[in-house]
Amino acid sequence: MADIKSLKQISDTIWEIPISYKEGMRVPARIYGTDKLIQEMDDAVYDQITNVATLPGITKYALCMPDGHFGYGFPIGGVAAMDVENGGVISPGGIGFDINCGMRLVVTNLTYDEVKPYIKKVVDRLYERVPAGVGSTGFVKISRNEFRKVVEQGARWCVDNGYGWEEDLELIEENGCIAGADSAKISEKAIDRGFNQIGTLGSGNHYLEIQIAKKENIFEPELAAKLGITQPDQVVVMFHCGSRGFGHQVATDYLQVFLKVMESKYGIKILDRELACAPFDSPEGQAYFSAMKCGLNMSFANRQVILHRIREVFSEIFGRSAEDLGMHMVYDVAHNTAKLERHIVDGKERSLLVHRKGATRAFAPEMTGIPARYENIGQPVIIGGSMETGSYLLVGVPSGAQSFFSTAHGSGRTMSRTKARKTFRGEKLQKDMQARGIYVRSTSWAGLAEEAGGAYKDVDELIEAAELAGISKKVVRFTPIGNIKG
DNA sequence: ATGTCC
Repeated sequence: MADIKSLKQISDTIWEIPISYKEGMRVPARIYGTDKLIQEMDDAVYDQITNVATLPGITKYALCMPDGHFGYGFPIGGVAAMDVENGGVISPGGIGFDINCGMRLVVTNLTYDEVKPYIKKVVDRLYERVPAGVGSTGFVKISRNEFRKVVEQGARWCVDNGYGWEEDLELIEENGCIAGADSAKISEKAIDRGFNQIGTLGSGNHYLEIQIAKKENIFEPELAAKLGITQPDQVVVMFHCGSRGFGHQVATDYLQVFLKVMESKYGIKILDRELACAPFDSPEGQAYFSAMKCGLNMSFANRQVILHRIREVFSEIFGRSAEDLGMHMVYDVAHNTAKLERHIVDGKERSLLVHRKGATRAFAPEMTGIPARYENIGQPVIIGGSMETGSYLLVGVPSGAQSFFSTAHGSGRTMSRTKARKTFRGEKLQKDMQARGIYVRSTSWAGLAEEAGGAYKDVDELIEAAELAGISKKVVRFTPIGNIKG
């Protein structure tokens, strides 16, 4: 249990750790959450977020979102903006091993009544068509050389090769193709691990879920309609996955590079080896930034091919084309990434490399980088809850400037995977969930137990906390009816 | 998260 008394309370949902807490802190740390959420957080979050506050170039605050929990180096939920014109660093631990782990949301024009009789069929068919589990490989058979094009072109490659619609690209940041991704900056080993993994879900907390928007959970009907949620009990599909073994290898490769040069070449001393970093404006920092972009693109491509499969399955089962079923994308958003952005800090515009690790960008209305059709409503934010509870669609707000326009990314664990495996039984969980109207399939009973709702924070409370703090606004809450767990 | 330790 965290000692809440050591924190300075800024508001009902914002808590600060001053620079006097630990030697070397350059800025205070701020943690978001209600007092209940703060008390649930493990002490490791305090330690990790204050370590982050010592990194060169960190600007204003080291931030932790309300779903924060222990992670590699940075806490999951960590946000750190580095001033790249003043020695700011780039750190793989601030991005995550799963580069561009993220969420995608697609709507249908079907309602719960229409889908309910087929839910088992839909989930079983999706389970066959979207490979899940550790080491799974996909149906897209391409050479290693062609895969280099995928990591440089992202979702654009997919649409050009028949996986998806041109309009999908408008609903991904930078149109699903991050510029500056150079495959010369990645290892052969990374290519080997990734070239046969396009269109696969992965494992752990990765999943694909069929959900409904109950009438009472459409909080902002006008905003919801603009995002494609137009009727009560509308069925949507949400999924969560990343760059698989490819991104993992990129992160592993560059952590080693950074550990070699960090202190000897750049004189950077850190409190935790897991915070290995290099100046953004160094050959090593720039090489990793480019390699990381390959990871971003791999993940956009992965989710693009999965979307294609989802459309195929719905089309087969409901006997109409995906167009007729209205299967438009709402948005695709990364929650493990670092981006160069312009932010106003103390009245002055600065160029910052914003690390978001288990945190979602949440740009306010009118900001550059939002799809044109959402310009007036703000950037959509997709929050995946646990498979037993619910998920959210939010939008960014102007007061999000305080967190470099960042908010939460998911429920956030309260229980370790080990403890969850001991506490819950996968088989029983599946039966209990089915009795409550959620049909779930998984590649592993132990893996299913790890993802039990009881192992996660209360998603409703943390979304409320994010709204009270002024970092995002809730639009719709979705309820699960079917889930494929990786 | 991850060919869950080359």
